[in-house]
Amino acid sequence: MNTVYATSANVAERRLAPPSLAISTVIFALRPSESSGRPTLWLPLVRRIREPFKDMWALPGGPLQHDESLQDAASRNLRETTGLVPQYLEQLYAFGGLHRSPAQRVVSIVYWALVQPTEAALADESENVRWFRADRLAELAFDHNAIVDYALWRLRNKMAYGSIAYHLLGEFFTLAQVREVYEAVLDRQLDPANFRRQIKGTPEIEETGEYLQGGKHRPPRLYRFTGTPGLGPDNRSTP
Amino acid sequence: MNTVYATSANVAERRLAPPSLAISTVIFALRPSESSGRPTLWLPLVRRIREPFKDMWALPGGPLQHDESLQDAASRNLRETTGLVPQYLEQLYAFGGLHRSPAQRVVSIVYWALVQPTEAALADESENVRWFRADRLAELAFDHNAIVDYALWRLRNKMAYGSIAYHLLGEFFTLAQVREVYEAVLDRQLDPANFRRQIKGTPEIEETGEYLQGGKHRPPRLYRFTGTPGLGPDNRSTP
DNA sequence: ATTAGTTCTAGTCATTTTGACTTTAACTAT
DNA sequence: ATAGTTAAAGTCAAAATGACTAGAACTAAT
Repeated sequence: MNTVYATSANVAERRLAPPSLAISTVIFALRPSESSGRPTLWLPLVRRIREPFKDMWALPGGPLQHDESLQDAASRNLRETTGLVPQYLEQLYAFGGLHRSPAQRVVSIVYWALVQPTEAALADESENVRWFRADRLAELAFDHNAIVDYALWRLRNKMAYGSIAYHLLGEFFTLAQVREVYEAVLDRQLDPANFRRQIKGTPEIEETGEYLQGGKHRPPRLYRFTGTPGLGPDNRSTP
Repeated sequence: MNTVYATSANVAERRLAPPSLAISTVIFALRPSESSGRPTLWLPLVRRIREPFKDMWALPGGPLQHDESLQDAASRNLRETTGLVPQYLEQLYAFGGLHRSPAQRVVSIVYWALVQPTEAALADESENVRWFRADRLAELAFDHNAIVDYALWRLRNKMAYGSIAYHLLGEFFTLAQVREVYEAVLDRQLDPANFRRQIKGTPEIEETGEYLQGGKHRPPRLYRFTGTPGLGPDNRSTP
């Protein structure tokens, strides 16, 4: 057969060409809000330097290379745009609508990642890479607003069940910090005493002997998360 | 630029060629077990008629066509192989490991579907399309055993939370039938009285005035499901 | 040094949910 | 009629949850 396609296809050729495949990543990290100081969700975006959607902000992403798995590709473009290594990385969804990109049909396999705030503070930022509050995004390129919305929905869902909040925190944390993560993501207040009781009930949370000093009140005990990142078909533990 | 690729690529060309994209579907339906008569999960497979994995059984699937969305493609190859229209269809996962297919790099976006038993009984079956018990599969082509395992895991998970069991039943059903679905999928016995209490608590289940006659015991009331298929970024209701 | 202010931590109590079980109802087959 | 079967409703204790109280342990202000 030896069918031949061209990347700069005209309309007639486009009907034959297979859709191109891209990997994108929604990267979440916590940063203190400028106003309240409480932690809020932020994510890095890159400015597009070519058409389509030139000069608009978009999710970091790019083509899949021949020698890397889907997850490796997501991990790579996360590292390339922000310099970060993800604490948590999971496939979100494959978006393949017909008119996501004006010229060419593109199927995007999107991952979502959680990074720790200490790392996120060190993240590269430049003219073309900037962090934004997840709940106050302007209009993004392609269907990326919808993708972020869905990633947020998944994050909230997973937070309610799974043990995922810890991947947004450092190695040691207080129970109040965990509660702040839940409050930031779920966007509602939680009773401190009841929350503590629930968290202490999960076996993956381990007391350390340490206390966090320096507050203007009774020093809280520090805890550690001993669980595994979790599920998914590529890296799956015991269900 | 005008880069040129060939589908029958040699090794040198393969490094440049983009991975090919395929859509596959895991289709679940309930059928009475031959031995116990209780409902069990079955799924249709197709026999491969060419290399690689010639003569082995595989999930129905094929390439993505230029004018159809991912979900449409899944729906189409479901219809083409079984003649069925899915009651429930959702994206499962994008599988993109480097060595899923021996010759060529293939990324498969896999959907999973639930069909009603009345439809499933009418499904086309032939020399090259046959239904198998989901829990007793032989070795399949590619990584399709792992894909089915993951689909089963997702099905069990969704069953525990969401209201999904009804898509494996007809329009009208008794509460005992719903329980049998849960028991088949979760593979454990459930207390009839407690199960009834829980199901009746969900507002999406509506009593009809009808009763199922013909049993050799008190006739059970028939119910109807009034909920929506649910979530996912492509068709999402209110979270 | 004492006191006020803050958060951490443990605990109480009523309500809701869950699991195990009992009882009565309504049908069929003998 | 009676036994056998499943449907359907109800009981009861245990467990989980939500609202709340109170003491402990620190800092900062007086």
